[in-house]
Amino acid sequence: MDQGTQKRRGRRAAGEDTKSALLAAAREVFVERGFDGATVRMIASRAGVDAAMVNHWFGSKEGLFAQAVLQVPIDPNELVRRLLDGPADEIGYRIVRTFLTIWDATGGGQFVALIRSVTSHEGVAKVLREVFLNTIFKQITTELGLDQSELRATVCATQMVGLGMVRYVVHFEPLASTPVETLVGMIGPTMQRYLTGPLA
Amino acid sequence: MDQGTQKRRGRRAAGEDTKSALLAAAREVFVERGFDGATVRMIASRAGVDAAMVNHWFGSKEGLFAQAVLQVPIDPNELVRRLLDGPADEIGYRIVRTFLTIWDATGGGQFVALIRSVTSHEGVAKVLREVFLNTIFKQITTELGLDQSELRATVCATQMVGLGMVRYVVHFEPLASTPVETLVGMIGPTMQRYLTGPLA
DNA sequence: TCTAGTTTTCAACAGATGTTGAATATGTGC
DNA sequence: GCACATATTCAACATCTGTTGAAAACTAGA
Repeated sequence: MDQGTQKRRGRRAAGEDTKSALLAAAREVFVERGFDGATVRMIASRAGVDAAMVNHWFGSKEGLFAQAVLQVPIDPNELVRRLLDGPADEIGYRIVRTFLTIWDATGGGQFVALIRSVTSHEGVAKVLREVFLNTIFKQITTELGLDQSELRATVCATQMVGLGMVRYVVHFEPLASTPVETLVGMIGPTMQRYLTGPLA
Repeated sequence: MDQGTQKRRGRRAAGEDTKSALLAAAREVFVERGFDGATVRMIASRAGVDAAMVNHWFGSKEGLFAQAVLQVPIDPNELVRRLLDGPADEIGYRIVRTFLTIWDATGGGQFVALIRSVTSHEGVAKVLREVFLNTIFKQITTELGLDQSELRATVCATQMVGLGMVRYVVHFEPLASTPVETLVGMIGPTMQRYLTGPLA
């Protein structure tokens, strides 16, 4: 038999960072299957290591999920600053463009993982609420000095969450393949009205 | 010991329809936990019967899910007819009002169950696409004789799916508690523009 | 080279899961 | 009443889950 394919025990050469390999594999599998659907053995297998490595490096499946998916990859304040930078009557367009650009870069990765884990995982709904709503939209609505800022923020959330769902999770065509700028032209006015327009 | 609480074997009195009890319990549990999160034992326990009844009456967990959640409770054609009945320049408002009214009646039940099962269950994304998109929105857009009917249909889907997500799944306040007619006034114009307005 | 420390695999665990076959108790038709 | 059909529970199954303790293999320093 081919001994080369056998897994060898013991410490490896310093280069093969298995911790990073696990994080990368975990992001993939959590995106595909959600927290419950993903198994420690799947993740370890894809990373090419034993399942026990998850507990060794991250303590538990939970710890791996927290480090792989639950942390926000970009600074929310920096994001809000970027969104507010420009004419106020075009902020709706900038929001759609910015989110789609960020999400498209990873195929919707983190967003999909969160959605797919809403059931299983405790912190997911909280993270969605905190980051997506409180940290971003509520900050924008208050910064712009709008009335009914909470309601405006949540209505904005409906449109953006739905956009992410349809484009990345359920893949409704042709929207899933529509260019970003086309969607900006269609959905931008909606966001603009939700933010600065009359609500009735 | 109290013999009354003991479970008795054998055929029961004709009145206690355990099949219906299982269906009702299944809807509850599938809504709360999704397909994977729900266990046969949970459902059976809530229905007050043994877990083996699921396989006896529905063949498998899969079969129970299909009959409890995956089937559409209302006739899509009837729904489309109802939505098209009225002035064309108010159909966006009617769509929002109709969906919210139907969903609110069950606390978003079926919608939540589908969303919570998107990961686990094969047919869920297909059902969402078929019913929600092809059967309803595409039918409306073509019936109204609009250009780019597919794209309009999917954009409408983003808004309605997102509305359902925020109101019933992640419960963002204050939107989750906002009266239907307020939301109709806010989101109705969006749907109207997605359907009959200019897209650029 | 010897020793200490760390990384990794291995083997096993305890619990939960969907499913199945048999035993049992109840109805129903004669 | 008696025989048959069936609804129901029970017990067990094989499998999969996350986790753990220990053994093994490797690296690094003295």
